[in-house]
Amino acid sequence: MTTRDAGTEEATPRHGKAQLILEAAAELFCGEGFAGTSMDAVAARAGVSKATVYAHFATKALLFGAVVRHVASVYFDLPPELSDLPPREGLTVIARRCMDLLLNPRVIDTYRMVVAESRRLPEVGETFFGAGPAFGLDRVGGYLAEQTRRGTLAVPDPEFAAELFINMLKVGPHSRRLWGLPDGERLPEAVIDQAVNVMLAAFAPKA
Amino acid sequence: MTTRDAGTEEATPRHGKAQLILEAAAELFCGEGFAGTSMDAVAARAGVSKATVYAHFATKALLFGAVVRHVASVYFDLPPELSDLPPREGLTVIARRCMDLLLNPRVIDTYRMVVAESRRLPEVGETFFGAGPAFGLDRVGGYLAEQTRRGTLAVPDPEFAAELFINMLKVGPHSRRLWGLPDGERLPEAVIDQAVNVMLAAFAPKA
DNA sequence: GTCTATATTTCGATAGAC
DNA sequence: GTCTATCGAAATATAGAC
Repeated sequence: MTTRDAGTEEATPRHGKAQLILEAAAELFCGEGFAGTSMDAVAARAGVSKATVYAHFATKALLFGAVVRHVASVYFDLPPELSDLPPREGLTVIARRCMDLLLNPRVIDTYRMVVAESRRLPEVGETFFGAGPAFGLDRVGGYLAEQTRRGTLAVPDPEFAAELFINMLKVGPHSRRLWGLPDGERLPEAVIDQAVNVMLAAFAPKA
Repeated sequence: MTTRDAGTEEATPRHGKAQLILEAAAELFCGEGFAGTSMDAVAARAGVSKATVYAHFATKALLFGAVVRHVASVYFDLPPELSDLPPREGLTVIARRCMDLLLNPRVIDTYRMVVAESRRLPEVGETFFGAGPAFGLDRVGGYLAEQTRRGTLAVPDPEFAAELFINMLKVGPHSRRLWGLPDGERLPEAVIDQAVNVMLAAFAPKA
């Protein structure tokens, strides 16, 4: 490995062969990591020649940077407006949506890759986190803050509590898949119930 | 990449050059991952020739397997006996010990590597998890079960609650370092307090 | 822009002297 | 066991025709 620059220029809309290359690279980088992915493999999967890959992305590192921005923008769409749902229902809706993400094999692969490459390219973690998880965390924190305002919850630090809530959802099924272990007997819905119950017990408004 | 066998034979005590090679490989594999680490680099860091590396470890995959078993055995030593500590104190002691681990740069590097390589080598996750985290989780679960027996806590599923507790500790500083983000303003000790408080609120014995 | 063909480097692994 | 030297494959990147 020599120069490692993930490229910081903004994401440009791609088309044609460039789009094919980007998607092929996303699958390979997310699955095999940076060092584990060759430009030959990218070209083969995209169905183009290697020279064409280099015509669109000058170096492997620049292609990698484009992939990170691309995948970060794909998965984390917005949850619907749910300020009017009471705590148990609202948290459960949020948790189900997050659990879907956490158990999505493609998301897990991406998570693996980003965590691994963040060491050498901190901007990878920054880019992905800012474009994905941070956005979701903000929404969850907003819900907790709104419920606190309404008196249906008492959350002193909504931002922190949001992260706490999401981390509780990683117990069990998500962690097992992340570590490559076989699925345990604990079901995702049971994890959701537990996490919601803990949140309600910890942040119930004082009677 | 062709054959990938991490080697499953038991860990043998190493000595002399073999030990040097193993430690050099651990630093490189944990930092750069499997594909990102070359046997030339291992040899150079260990201060031996590449042929000597191969004299002790027949293939790169076998060396990698030995590294995983090695690092897993190093970090997770036992917490002291603490059944007699009341919940708040006991959980705080546990949390401090875990936080030390979670913020250890070497542990973070190892965590990154294991998560990344678990996709292609599930036994990597299994080996490391079984030799490290699983052991610690068992101890935490045992403490929660004991407190439940004594009536100072009411934890219906200690094993699950233990995982939940540890996951809460990953909020903030640990996550930020894992993603390569700069340290935030939240201090580890504040995270510990929050997590302990949530546990006490969620699993307080019914009065 | 896209291709085929290739230059150049680096990788995992080995041969053979000591 | 340890070294120097090297092989063959695969990697990144480029040259040049179309």
